[in-house]
Formats: sequence, structure tokens, C-alpha cells
Amino acid sequence: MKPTIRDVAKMAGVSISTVSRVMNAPDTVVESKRSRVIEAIEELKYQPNAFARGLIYRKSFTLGLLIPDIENLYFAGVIRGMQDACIKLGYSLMICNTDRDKERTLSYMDTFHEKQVDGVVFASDILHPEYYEKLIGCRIPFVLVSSHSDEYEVASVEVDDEQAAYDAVKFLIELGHQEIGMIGFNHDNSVSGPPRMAGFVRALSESGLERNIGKIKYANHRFEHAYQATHELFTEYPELTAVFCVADEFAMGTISYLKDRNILVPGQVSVIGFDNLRMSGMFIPKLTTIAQPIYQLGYRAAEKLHELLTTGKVAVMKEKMEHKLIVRESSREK
Amino acid sequence: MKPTIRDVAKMAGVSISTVSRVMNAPDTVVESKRSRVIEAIEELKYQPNAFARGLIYRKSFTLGLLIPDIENLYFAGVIRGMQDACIKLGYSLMICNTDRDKERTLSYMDTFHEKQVDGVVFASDILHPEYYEKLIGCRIPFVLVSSHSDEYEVASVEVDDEQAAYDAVKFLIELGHQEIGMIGFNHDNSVSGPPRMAGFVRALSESGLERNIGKIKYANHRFEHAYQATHELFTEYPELTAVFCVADEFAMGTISYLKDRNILVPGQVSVIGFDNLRMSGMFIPKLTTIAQPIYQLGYRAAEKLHELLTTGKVAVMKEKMEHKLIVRESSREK
DNA sequence: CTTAAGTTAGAAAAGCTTTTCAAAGCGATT
DNA sequence: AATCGCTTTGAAAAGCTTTTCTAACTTAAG
Repeated sequence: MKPTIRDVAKMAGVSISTVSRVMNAPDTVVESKRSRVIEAIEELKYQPNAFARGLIYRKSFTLGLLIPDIENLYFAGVIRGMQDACIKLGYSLMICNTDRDKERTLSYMDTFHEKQVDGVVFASDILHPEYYEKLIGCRIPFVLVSSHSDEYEVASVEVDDEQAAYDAVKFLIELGHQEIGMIGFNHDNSVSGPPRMAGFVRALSESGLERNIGKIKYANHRFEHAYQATHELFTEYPELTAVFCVADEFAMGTISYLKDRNILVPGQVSVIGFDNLRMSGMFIPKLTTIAQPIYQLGYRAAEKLHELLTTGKVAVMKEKMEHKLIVRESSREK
Repeated sequence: MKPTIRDVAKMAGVSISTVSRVMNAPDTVVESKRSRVIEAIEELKYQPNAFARGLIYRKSFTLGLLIPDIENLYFAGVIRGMQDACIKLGYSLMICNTDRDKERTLSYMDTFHEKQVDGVVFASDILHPEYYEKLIGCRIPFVLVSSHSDEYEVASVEVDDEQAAYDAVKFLIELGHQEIGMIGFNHDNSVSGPPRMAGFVRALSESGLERNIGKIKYANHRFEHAYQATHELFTEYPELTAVFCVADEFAMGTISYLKDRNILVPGQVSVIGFDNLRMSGMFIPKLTTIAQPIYQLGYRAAEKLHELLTTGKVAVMKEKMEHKLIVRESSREK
């Protein structure tokens, strides 16, 4: 059995109150006893029971993170940032992979409720009313990362998707491309799908390239789908000389498809991605992309949640972080 | 404040014992009261407090996972498998990213101890004596995944690294390659470094290619280092026509370097990887590699830990899973 | 030497649930 | 009608810690 505070007290010949004090307010107990207690603690490798403490403090010092797909490099970066922030702030982290499955997401929220996490970060997925109701019903504070809500008043951190997409497409246009297609997220299961498409449309309209607006195919978050979508896109619009992919994962799928069709990138077609994953600089060709501050997004989300937990509110509700165009090898002048 | 069992009892007009029974042994309470209680539970969205239950059961129904690098696709797969197993078995999962840092790892173990995780899975890292002592001292049961221990009696699941490496190199030899190099893991911070090198050496020796044995450079788990290591390897041994990389991540770094040097893969140099990451089939060229059953490794590790937790022991201590050669585009006959 | 002030330590309660034990209620059997 | 036995319920204890309250003890001052 794990040792309890009683065992320590007995070994040190003091009461349990004294042991507790040694751990929480050391200077209120005289040196002689204190050192005896410390000795006993080390001897027994005593660690206070988190259940008992949780019961008293009504806090678990644990945060929950709900992400759609842990095998997506994007989230790996978010997790890393969030975990570092958690270390700094004294929280543990419980990560759950939802696969964008409603049942599963809701069930994880129940788990969080039961385990009494202090708060949760909800990443990159649509905040469905059911989710919102559940979280509110369980009285669990939460913030959104790489997502936001128009319906509800919820704190969020993300990039300006519309502007970022605009910048990407604008870049292709400035390179001289006139025939531009897009591989986008399905609108019904993504938050950033619509604004990124809006950015695409705005950039085209601004340059009189409206004829391209319909040249979009949608894919489902993974490169295999982007591969397939690219096939459809180029079958329908073989004239394309540039493609805006709303994720680096898509850009890789797109390039992979073009390669299989012996279409040169960037020789014949330029491709620009979005995210700037860790791998993007090592893909062949190296990806031109819009960089998101992925790590910082995760870090900031945890900080924001902490702010919400300690002060009960948040200084800025909808926070935007900077994106940046990174030009590498997958794009070229027309 | 979150509702407690008292609130439910009051609302339903019964004692707390009855409420507890409704949740844990419903058929011991008469229908009339039971339905009143259930109604109250739903009305209040009551969820029993995990701290109080933990105190009684002395179990948290939470497992810990210690991984070296969450941004490595390999671990994402392991996590996914383990999480699915956890759902099946009724555990929550606490994932911690160690960065292979001793301090950090030890500190996470303290956290696990304090949070009373029921057991931990330790992934892919060397089980240093400090780690072993700490875990044993805290009385936390654990199993190893993609790792093993020669010093201690610890349950583990992994692939046969020596044989797998042998198969990879043998494949290159059968393709007719005579000048073969290797990009390996540093031996002092990896478990699979030595056996994979041993497989390399055995395959070479068996075919009278001992002259290649020293043609090895080491890298530190990420493709950037493999890129650099490849530079050193080819500067020293420009005659190489094939490279065995002990990880797909390395293979990508190696190919990326060769591409930058205008060396064709597989035209001039064949590259074989190890792992078969989700991305490996989409890299350009698609990677020839040794597939590990990554998801199953994670899944099995959780099952094994569960076995250890429930029965106190494990049927087979050192479990091996099957690897498989997957031939794609990065290799070619000499 | 006595009293006041201050320091240190222990007893007990609170936090929430599960479970054991005892009691009450009820029907059936003799 | 009384007793037996079964079902159902409530009270109380246990699980471990922190914290409050009280008591005891020390030291200094008068």
C-alpha cells in the first residue's frame, strides 16, 4: 500500500497536522521536528494523495484538450505548446482524440467532468450547440484554439484565416498566375473552411479573376483525400497553373498526385500550402506556405484558459495571432 | 458549485445511500424511487466526484504515457492505438512529452504518482536505473513499448529490431547494391540503435560486404540531423549506392539532402526507411521501408498494462510483433 | 513570581462517495 | 395472529488531506 500521511506522522513521531504543515507551511514548525518529518517523507517516498487534496481544494490542476486528429502534425505542435504552458502554470494535461466524432467528443466531456478537470481547450473543431450546452451544463470553463464561435461568447485564439488565405492567393497572382484552383476543407466539418475560401474569393475578385471562383474541390483533412480531390480538380480544370491548398497536408497530397501524373511542381504548377508544419521544409519540393504560429497557439490557449480560471474572465475574447508567408520551392513565377 | 450526491438525494427525497445505489446497483432499489432519482440526476447533470471515488477505490482509472517526442509521427500512431485501447478498457489517458529530458521525465513520474495513475506506459526510451527506481519506489506498475530492458524484469512490446534491420539491408543487397551506408540512432540515447546496427552488420557480414560496416553516421531522431548526417556520410563515402535509414523520418531527411545535391533517388541511390509512417506513402519518392505495426504496438501496450494491473502479472514478458518489408519507390535494382 | 503575548502542536471537522450493518417493512406460512 | 425471511432503506464509517480551533508551552515583561 502507498504510504499515507499517517505513516509519515508515525515514523516521525508527530501528528498528521504537523506533517501537513511541513509540506504546506514549513516555517510554522520547529526545525527539529521538521527535519524528522522530511526524513520520514523521503524514506517512505511519501506523495500526498491527489484525491484527498482534490476533495479539499475542489481543483484537479489538470486541463483537458480535445483535438480532432492526433496523427495530424498540426495538432502535435499545438499539444507541444500547450504542454509547455501547462508545465509553467502547474497543470497536468489530459489529451483526447475525438476523430471529429460527436459521440466520442461528448463522452470525453463527461470524462472531463467526472475527473473534474479545471478547464478544457477545444481545438479546431466546430463548437456545435450540443458541445456548448454540455460544457456549460457541466460548468467547465473552456477556450477555443484554431476555432471561434459566432453564436456564443467564447474565448478563442486563432489566426486570421480569411486574410491569410487572401495573402496566399494574392502571392500566386503576383507571381503571374491567372488560372488558380483551390483544395479546401469541407464547410460542414471545419471552422476554417469558409473563411479560407472567402480569402480565396476576395483575392481573385480584386484582380478580376472571378472566373476561377468555382475551381474548388474539397477534401477531408487528410492528404489521401487531397490527392483524390486534386485528381478531380485537374480533370475538370486542366488549365490550372497554380493551386492554393488550405493545409500543408493537402499541399503534400496535391503535389504527390501531380508527381504521379508527371506534372512538375513548380515547373508546370505552383502549389502553396497553409500551416508550415515541421515537415514542410523537408518535403520535395519544399513547401511555399502560410505559416501559423502553431506552438504559440497552443501555448497561448493554455495561458488564456488559465486566465479564465483564475480571474473568471479573459482580457481579449477573440484573439488573433500573426501568420506569415514563407516562400520555398513549390511555387514559381508563371 | 457542482451538485453533489446530497443535492440529488434532497431533490429526489431519498437518502444519499439510495442515490449511490441507483448508480451502482440499480436493481436493489424500487422502481418508484429509482426513477425519481434518475430524474434528479439528469435535472442537475450530476456526475459523481472522481476524487471521492478515487479515495474509496484507490484507483484513478487513468493511465500515463511517457513519450519522447509528440511531434514525431511515430508516436502519434502509438498514442492513437493506446487511446483506443483505453476507451475499450475504461481508462483515461494522460500523455506526457519528455523530450528525452531526464529531469522532465522524472518530474512527470512524480506527477503520475501524485495523480495516482494506475499504471504507465513508457515509450521508446532507455529505461535508465533512475527511472526504474523511481517507478518502483512509487509502486507504479509499468510496461515498455518500442523498448525493453536487459537489466530489469519489465514487460515490453516491440518489434524485432535486429531482424527487421537485417531484412532491410538484405533487401538492398538482393537488389544488387554493394556499397551500402547507414544513418543510425545514437547509441547512447536510443534503445533500438544498437540492435538495428547489429542487423545491418549481420546482413553485410553474411554477404561478404564487411567493408561497409564502418559506413555509418548517427543522427538525433529528427530529419534535420539526418540531413546533416547524410552530408557527412556522402562526403566521406561518395561511392555509396544505397542507404539504410533506421527511421522514415531519417529517410526523408536523407532523400531531401540527396535531392539538394542533385543525386537521384532511386536513380543513383536507393534509400530504405523504417517505421512506415502515415506520411511515408506520400513522400516523393514514396518510401520503401520496414513497416512496424505502430497502432497495434500502442494498443497492445495498453492491454498489457491492463493485464498487469488486473492480474498482477503478464503472460509473456517480452513480446515481439511482426514487421514487414514494404517496397515502394525509393529503392531500385543496382 | 505572575501574567501577557506569542509560538507550536494536536484534535477534529470538512470535502464526497461507497459500502457495511442494522433496522424497518412487508408478505407468506404455519 | 405470530414468526420467519426477504426486500428495501438509512445511518455511519472509511478513505486521506487541509485547515480551523483550542490548548499547551515558552519567553519576556512587569
